[in-house]
Amino acid sequence: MVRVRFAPSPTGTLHIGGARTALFNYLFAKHHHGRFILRVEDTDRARLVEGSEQGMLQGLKSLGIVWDEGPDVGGDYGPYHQSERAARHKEALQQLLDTDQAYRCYCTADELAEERKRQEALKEPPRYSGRCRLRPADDPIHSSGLPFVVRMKVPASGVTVVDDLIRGPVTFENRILGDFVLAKSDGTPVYNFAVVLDDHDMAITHVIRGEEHLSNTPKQILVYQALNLAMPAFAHVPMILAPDHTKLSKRHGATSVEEYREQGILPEALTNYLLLLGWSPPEETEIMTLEQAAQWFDLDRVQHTAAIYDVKKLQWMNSQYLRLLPLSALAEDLQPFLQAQHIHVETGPDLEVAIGLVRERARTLVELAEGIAFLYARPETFETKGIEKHFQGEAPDRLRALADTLSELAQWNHDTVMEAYDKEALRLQVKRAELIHPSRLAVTGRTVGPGLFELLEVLGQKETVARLREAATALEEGRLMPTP
RNA sequence: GACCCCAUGGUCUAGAGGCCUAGGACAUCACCCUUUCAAGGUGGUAACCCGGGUUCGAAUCCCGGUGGGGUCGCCA
Repeated sequence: MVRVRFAPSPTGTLHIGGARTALFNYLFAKHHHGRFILRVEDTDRARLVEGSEQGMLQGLKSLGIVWDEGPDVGGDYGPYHQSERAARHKEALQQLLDTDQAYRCYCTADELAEERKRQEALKEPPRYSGRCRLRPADDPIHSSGLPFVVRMKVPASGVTVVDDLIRGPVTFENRILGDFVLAKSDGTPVYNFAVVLDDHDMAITHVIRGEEHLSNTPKQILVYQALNLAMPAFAHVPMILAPDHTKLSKRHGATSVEEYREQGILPEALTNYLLLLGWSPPEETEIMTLEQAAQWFDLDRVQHTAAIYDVKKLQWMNSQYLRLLPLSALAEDLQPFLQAQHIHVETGPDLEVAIGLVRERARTLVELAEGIAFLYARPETFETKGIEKHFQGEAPDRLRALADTLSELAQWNHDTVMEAYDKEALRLQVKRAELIHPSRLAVTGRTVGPGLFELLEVLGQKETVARLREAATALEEGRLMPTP
């Protein structure tokens, strides 16, 4: 049975790179009818961030990723916090010490820093010299009470091969690895050590993670071998890079799942977009559900090259989902954005009807909220270039005439309103467009938006007439506020 | 710097020796539609990093170069 895991460190927010890695793991498990496990790697107390774990779990859930075992749902291979597995780590550490495959190192941070500086000056690869490796068992320092770390005795010769499922065999020479640290001076294990025990004890069959871990893998393999543990298969997926081809960071704008949500990107769209970064389906379909993706997903279609994320395509993807999703779902997703923009929908048209009116024109939930705002509050300002273009000459009179005609209408819908405009245009001997544009500006304050007749149908007769008259009056009295 | 990975349009990618006159998507440009803006439709610009091999034949295989990325922590 396939068992894979995603093992985030709760030191910040869920990045899109991590989200994508989690997604690939999840899909791989689903495709092979296996299990997807979530483990929290919280061994480094100093870097823990309050609330980070909950945020990451929530982020994953929002993307539609569900785990079969994890810190919140439990499972047969717990605990699922790395920090709670300390006893097992200690035991394995002692085993390596006892079998003389690891040793205590008393070098201080300052000494190591100096050593590194010297090596860099000599243009040598920075690596631990192995000074403490030679200490005899009866060296008095062992009983001195001095703090020490535990280092791996890495073989001075030979090679370690990572048999990567995506890239094939990758060979590393052991001598360049250096005697890496297994446990810190406070006794807690370091990532490269703990991850081996945890993956093994949780019966992980496939370790699928970011490419940045490829160089760590030979170290982990050495630990597996020293402990005589069965190894999982490894697969390193390409990274996601920023548009300037460098590692994703805060200066590149939104990089976390949470930020994208705040920008009005639907989680379904983000998931779908992330899916297409580094993987492609066997068919030329881009919009797909997670279920469909799970059917198609496998490692052999994962790209070898790092992908650069493109906000434009993400937004396009989002616009697709804005049209695809049921109005009721969008209405719910929109709530926080309505609040943020102080839009109160209780008194105006039905929210779902309103969304239906403008959804095709919006790329994000922010734009969607902006697009329907006029339905729930009268415009306070009017686009400057619209005033110049559509509010000149006889505009006030025409708006008033229109208001009068419309107020007489017995039936209020797209067709009856359109007929009224046609009749009015004929009477005034002008093109229909010459009435449409000033009307839109008067009613919405904007020159762009949905078709006028569908818009007015939703706005309603009473409100339409009132707004037309109000604009006419404001125009006549010269107290029209232009948009800054 | 050492080691490792990678290399198809601006971006995401298809392509597993002849199906390639290199396909799709986003972006971009033009036109059509039109009541504005979108959407939609049609068409266009745009790529196999370079150099050597192997082969009758290479985007696809091999080698070298170049370029980009990653790793070298008592972080994960």
